[in-house]
Amino acid sequence: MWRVSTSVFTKRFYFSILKLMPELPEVEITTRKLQPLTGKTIQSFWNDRAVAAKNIRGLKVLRIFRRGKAIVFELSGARILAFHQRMSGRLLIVDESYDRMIRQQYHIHAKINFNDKSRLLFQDPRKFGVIWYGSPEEVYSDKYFSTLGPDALGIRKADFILRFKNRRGGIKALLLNQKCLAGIGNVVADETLWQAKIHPKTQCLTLNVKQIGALHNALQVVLRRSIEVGGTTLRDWGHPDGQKGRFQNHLCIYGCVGKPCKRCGQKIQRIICAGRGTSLCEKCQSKVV
DNA sequence: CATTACCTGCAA
DNA sequence: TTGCAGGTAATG
Repeated sequence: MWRVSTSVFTKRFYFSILKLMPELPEVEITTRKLQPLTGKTIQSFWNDRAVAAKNIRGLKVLRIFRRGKAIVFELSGARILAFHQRMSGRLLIVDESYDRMIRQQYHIHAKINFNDKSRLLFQDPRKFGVIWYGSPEEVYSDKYFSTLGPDALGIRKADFILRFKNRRGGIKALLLNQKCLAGIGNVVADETLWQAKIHPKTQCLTLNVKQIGALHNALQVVLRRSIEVGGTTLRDWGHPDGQKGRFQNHLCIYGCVGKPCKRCGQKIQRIICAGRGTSLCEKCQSKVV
């Protein structure tokens, strides 16, 4: 089994891509868009770490699914190939016609060629991304998978309350903690906390059941709405099939620093919370208790 | 717990 | 030039 971070790239490419912010909704959408690869056979695999994947040749893609923010390819022969996009990774399906448009490679760290000439690229400028390959036991026993909490999308209210009741720590830090709940990122956390009118620095212990319930509702609304409109596209660099996310048009707090709060008109502030830039409305998100 | 490191690209 | 960006693991 091997696990590599994307690293030293070789050439550069310039082409239009969809710049998704890889949190749960974006990873979910990516996973859905990768479904057409199901059933295809891998002809070759290349990565810039020169990690051998010879035995990957000829394996068939049985299933593609999301686990937290990771995308898992279940292959024949009891093999798993998984990707984590971290901050800047993207998975791109390019066919031959699209390939012809590509002039130079741009931070491509891995390529999978399929039997029907289609290919999947893993692009990651910041090189934080991770690729796993091995048996299910090996991959799933990796720290990321083995400590992942239940998925944030669709978690039942009762289970959610159990996760957050009598839990120590700041609420935003907990929401971002993948061991607590899998899938929440900075955008979803800020939007959820604003929606639920909870200050990100609130100690979880001080939240009552009603507030935790409100947090659950807000989280589900934010996740579902984001997925519904195709996730959040930060930069509009254009997209090969004309699609892009639209959740950026629905953001109420993230990226809105200095603008008036949509609820109360107060100027939205930026603070640091859980080590991350955090936007909030000081007026309608209850103070730290 | 909070802070730092890991990287590159971009805007101020 | 500086500071900031979607995430996680390793530190103190």
